[in-house]
Amino acid sequence: TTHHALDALSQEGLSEEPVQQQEKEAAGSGGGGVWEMVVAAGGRKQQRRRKNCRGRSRMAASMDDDDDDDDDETEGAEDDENCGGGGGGGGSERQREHPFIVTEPGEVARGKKNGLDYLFHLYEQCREFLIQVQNIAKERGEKCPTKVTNQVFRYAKKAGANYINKPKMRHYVHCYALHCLDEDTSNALRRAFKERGENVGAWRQACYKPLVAIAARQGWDIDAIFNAHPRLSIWYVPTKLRQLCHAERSCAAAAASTSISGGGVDHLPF
Amino acid sequence: TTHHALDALSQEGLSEEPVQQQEKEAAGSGGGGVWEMVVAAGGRKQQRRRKNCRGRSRMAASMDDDDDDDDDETEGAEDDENCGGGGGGGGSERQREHPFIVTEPGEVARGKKNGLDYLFHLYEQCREFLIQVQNIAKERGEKCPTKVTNQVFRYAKKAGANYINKPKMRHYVHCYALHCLDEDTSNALRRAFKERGENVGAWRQACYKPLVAIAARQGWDIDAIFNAHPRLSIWYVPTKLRQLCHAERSCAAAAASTSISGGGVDHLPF
DNA sequence: AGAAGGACCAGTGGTCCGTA
DNA sequence: AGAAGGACCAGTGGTCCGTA
Repeated sequence: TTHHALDALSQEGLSEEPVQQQEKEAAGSGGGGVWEMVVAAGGRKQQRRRKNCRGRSRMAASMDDDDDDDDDETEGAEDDENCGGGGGGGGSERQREHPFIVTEPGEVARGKKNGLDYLFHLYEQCREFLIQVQNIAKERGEKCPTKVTNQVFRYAKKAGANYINKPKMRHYVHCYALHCLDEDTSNALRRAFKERGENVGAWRQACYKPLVAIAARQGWDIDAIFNAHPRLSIWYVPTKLRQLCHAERSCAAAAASTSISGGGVDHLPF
Repeated sequence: TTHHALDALSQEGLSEEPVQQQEKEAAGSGGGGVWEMVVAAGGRKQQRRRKNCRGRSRMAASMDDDDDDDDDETEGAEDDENCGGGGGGGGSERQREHPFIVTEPGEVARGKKNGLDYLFHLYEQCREFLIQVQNIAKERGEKCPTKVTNQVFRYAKKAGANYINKPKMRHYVHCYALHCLDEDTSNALRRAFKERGENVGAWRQACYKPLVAIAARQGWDIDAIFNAHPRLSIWYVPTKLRQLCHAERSCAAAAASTSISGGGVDHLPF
């Protein structure tokens, strides 16, 4: 299970679609997120990682050097739209990941978009990077992180997963949390928001409410809820989710004590 | 159990000895370190906290304001040797805690010294401050520290425990760890070093070896050992202790694999 | 407009080294 | 000399806001 360092790196692509991900579908990819299966089940459209305009594409990998694990495969792959397209001079075209759109479970985003299965897949990848960082730390007798820290993001970047970054991952943590804690609700929400044609921001906002409801059922301890889930425990509880839980708890407590309200968990003031 | 915020603060002193500590011996002081009992059992010599030359003596307390818990007792107490002794101008005489000396269990240091029971007592106090910080954080729905962090040290200072500071506490953590994990060995070491007339630094150094031996017996996982102990789990594993465990493990593993050495755990290269 | 992410910032863990 | 602790520093968690 040390094959992930280069998960993010690539074989040659062939689809004309700039679908973002891939996961060395060969060579039994341990963790196996929903995403790969979906994609594997769907068309053979994958390949090609980031469009490494800056010549640095894949390289180094492995956090603080050494520990190269396995692979040393495919090189090359400088082709991609966006790359070398513009003027001369260095070719740093400022590549960004395609924006997310609300997709239903199993749906692969079309056009220059990424779907939500892919989003969740990124969380699984981060987990794999964390595990590697932990293994290296243990080997060296160093402090061993229990969460996805800056160190892990740095490691991911070094390993070539340039499409992983801290602001993005933190931004959608609670969406991933809902996916982990109540996949049915998460899926239903995705379908509903897709149908309504809502944008990602709206969907993201909507993920808070069912999470707060889950917290309500479990004594409001959102930290405990995160920590009790093996894939979620490695993520910091987002500030806003914590605040919402706290606010709603106070509200529910007040309602209960005055017995003015009947519902309890149903009137988020947001 | 919210009576600790002012543990460190004082009643009027009366001993001519500048013994440093005290612990509102009345009003059942929860945790109850070895130290208080010892002192309570011994002479009624205590009182007087820090010689607050800077007028700030006791005040504020309670981390980010509010939450004043109990007490509001005794004020005053500016008397103390060292204070106002020197020239005019502000009276900031630069007070430091008296240095530690190696004492046996139950022994109170004489002269301008502090004993080791007092040292360990400081760790118990930090734990109490942490618990208060945690309670406040939970109440407010904020992130809740699991370790003695900067925030806790800041809180302790605000609560009047100026004699607690991070460098000191970090410096002796492993000594406290030995005290927690194997009090008999810890006590024996103290007696031996006192008898030999060793200074605190020598004793401190000597605390590493038995800890490494404990780690050896328990699979070398010093983090797990700390975390398994309720009073120790709130302290970060000191870097040097971690390194020693790692080095000795490697060494033991090498010895075992070549079967050249007989001992195994007994040849720390330090 | 909606969204991705470089880059900043306050406060952290860690401990050195000027101080007494 | 041995020791206490102010204060510094590299790297953290957190997220804003200039960018595309």
